[in-house]
Amino acid sequence: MRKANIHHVAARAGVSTKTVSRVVNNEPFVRDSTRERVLRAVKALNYRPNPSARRLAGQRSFLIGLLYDNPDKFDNPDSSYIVNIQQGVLRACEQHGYDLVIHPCDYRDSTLLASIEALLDHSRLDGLILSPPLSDLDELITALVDGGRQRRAVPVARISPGSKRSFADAVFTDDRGTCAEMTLHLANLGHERIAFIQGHPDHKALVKRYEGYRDGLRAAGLPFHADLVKLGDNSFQSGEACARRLLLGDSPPGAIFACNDEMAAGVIAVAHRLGLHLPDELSVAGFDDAAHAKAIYPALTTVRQPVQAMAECVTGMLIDRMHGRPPVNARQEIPSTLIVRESTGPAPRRTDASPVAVRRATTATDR
Amino acid sequence: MRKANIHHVAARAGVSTKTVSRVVNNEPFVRDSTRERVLRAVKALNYRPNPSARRLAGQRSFLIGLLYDNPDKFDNPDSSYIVNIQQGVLRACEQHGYDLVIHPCDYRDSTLLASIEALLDHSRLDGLILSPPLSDLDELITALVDGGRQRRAVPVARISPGSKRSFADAVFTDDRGTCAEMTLHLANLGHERIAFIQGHPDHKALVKRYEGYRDGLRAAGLPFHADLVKLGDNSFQSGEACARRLLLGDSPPGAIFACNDEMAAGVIAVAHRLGLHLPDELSVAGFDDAAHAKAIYPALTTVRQPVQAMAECVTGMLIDRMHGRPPVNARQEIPSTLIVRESTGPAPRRTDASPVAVRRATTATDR
DNA sequence: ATGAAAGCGCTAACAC
DNA sequence: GTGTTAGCGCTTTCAT
Repeated sequence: MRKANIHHVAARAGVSTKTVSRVVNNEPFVRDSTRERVLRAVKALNYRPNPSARRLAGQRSFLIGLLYDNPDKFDNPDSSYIVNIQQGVLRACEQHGYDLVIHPCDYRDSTLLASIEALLDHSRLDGLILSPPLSDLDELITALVDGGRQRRAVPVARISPGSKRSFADAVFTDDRGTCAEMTLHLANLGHERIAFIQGHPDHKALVKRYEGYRDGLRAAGLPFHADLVKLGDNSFQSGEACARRLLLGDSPPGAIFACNDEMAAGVIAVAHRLGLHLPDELSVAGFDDAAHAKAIYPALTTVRQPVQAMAECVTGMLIDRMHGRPPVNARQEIPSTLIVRESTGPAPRRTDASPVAVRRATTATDR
Repeated sequence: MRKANIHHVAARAGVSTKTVSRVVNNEPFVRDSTRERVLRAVKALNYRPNPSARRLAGQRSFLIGLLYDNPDKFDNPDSSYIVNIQQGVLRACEQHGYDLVIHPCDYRDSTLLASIEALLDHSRLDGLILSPPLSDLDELITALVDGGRQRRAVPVARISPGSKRSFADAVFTDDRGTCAEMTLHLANLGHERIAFIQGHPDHKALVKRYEGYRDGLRAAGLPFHADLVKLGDNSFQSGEACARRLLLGDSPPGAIFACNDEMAAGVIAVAHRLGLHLPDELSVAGFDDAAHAKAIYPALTTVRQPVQAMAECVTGMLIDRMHGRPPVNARQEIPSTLIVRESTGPAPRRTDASPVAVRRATTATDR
């Protein structure tokens, strides 16, 4: 007994194959009683339409593409982020009967659009999901949703783009507000000199985080000092470099807020090398709740984004859009939460000499 | 101008569509001159066969499935491993004109085989790649390669299975030998009490690592002490728990070798809490060179497996097998390398009182 | 070594 | 509402 096809179902239900097709694709204009009869036959024969056949015959492929920047680049180390996005997208795909095509690529490659068009061409994707920093490539997105040359337009949905301009549907978290919250958390612990480590400017969401830091300072009534802000590139190494410049400077900060966990880990490593005790002598905060946030010492205070939920949500939006049902809200926001662990604590009581400076004089282990 | 199909190519080359098909699929019995003429037409028209059409018409799907244990489980935290495997498999797929279907699943789920068969049924995969711990599920693999009920057999290839029995092709690294090497590294630093933290027994490769530890002790002429071996479950938390039992015991070790980086990170966190200075008072080693190995302090001495290369290799083997070319060697071994960083160092000179014991008496920060 | 015809399983367009 | 016909782009089988 071979696998059932549409003809077997049609025969068993006593209808034409076209009617089976209508039922399977949820098309209107089928009498309810007929629909039920067909569905019974589908269930009885355990019928599942052949994806290749429907791709070949129809205009739709039931395929969604997930694009992300190559996760094995040195400044792109948080593979748990990608994996969580995959998990969320897969879950939504499964629910809606879609299959997934993953496509790691290089967002800085000049042939990026061409390589995506080749993929579109080859796999005939029905829709595309862009994760950061690809979700910020406005010209790319415009090219895709407009359709170029002999290619038809593709529906696109974005995860965490930095701008809310209306190129395509998007799911967000409030990077800015949450960073203000984190800054306030540090201020409430008594910190007055709170430093910030910025991320790579290509990641527009990270710019939002910097804005949130400034909001937080303002809300806490704390002055902004430009020398307390350093620019990293998201990598651990850049976190280390920024930390050294901050901690070995003239008046080191009592708290450092790095805009991702990787750089925060770099800060912590440097603090250890300088012999600083955390959080007594220095508070450190990150953002992302990356896999290693709990695995470093002291466990990192950070922000957890509901990445899987965001991915599932954006996939649902994309599928709705593909089905001609524009989402009620093209900008879905999902809240993040502050996770306070061990790396942040009360500011040290003021003493004559800064403990950092004292310690620094006696320490030579830093390279 | 629409996309070229096989008829356009046939017309331009002045041959039948069947001949184009022969050329595109590298079938024999085509005169060289004809083949060249067809290839020229293919190139001129930028022809790429429609995957859905060839799946529908032929027996092959040009699709490979990659199975792995759900990466969001608490004791399965190393998503960089999965992502690297994906990258390697994707590269090989691209080279050979295959597409990839990723399938995270639960290796302990009783419906695992059924869910894989559903996938096989739906996507008509030509072959399957199993990553650990799925690569150790011998009954599952036997069921797949034998083919059950109305399903035909599927070629399977395994990444890092614990046993080299001949269920299916496999790619390995020398877990045992490399762990012996690491143990010797510690012994050569002067350590005599070297503890080992075992992993979850479902991961058979981790059992090999334990055997390597014992080999290493033997090679170094060091006695084996059962109380220096603790059983973890691969998670950071279990690493912490084992570390506490080891370090708070009667005669604590001078070095701890955890069989993965996650548990090693747990050991390091506990050491920090106990106020131990690493590596002066305790050496810690891990295995995997996970993403965070460089991001913790002190940077972790560990073992780097060439995960991407292994994934690429195993995919090549699988494709060869699918094409009826059994690999020359069904068990490919790829070497791993010891990465010595900062977490291991010379054993402390013997003193009357163990520094650990001294420090422990004055430390109350451990919870 | 090459080609003609049939058909994979489905949907599109149109008829009824 | 439902069925008929044609065809998506390829591979198969079998002829020559």
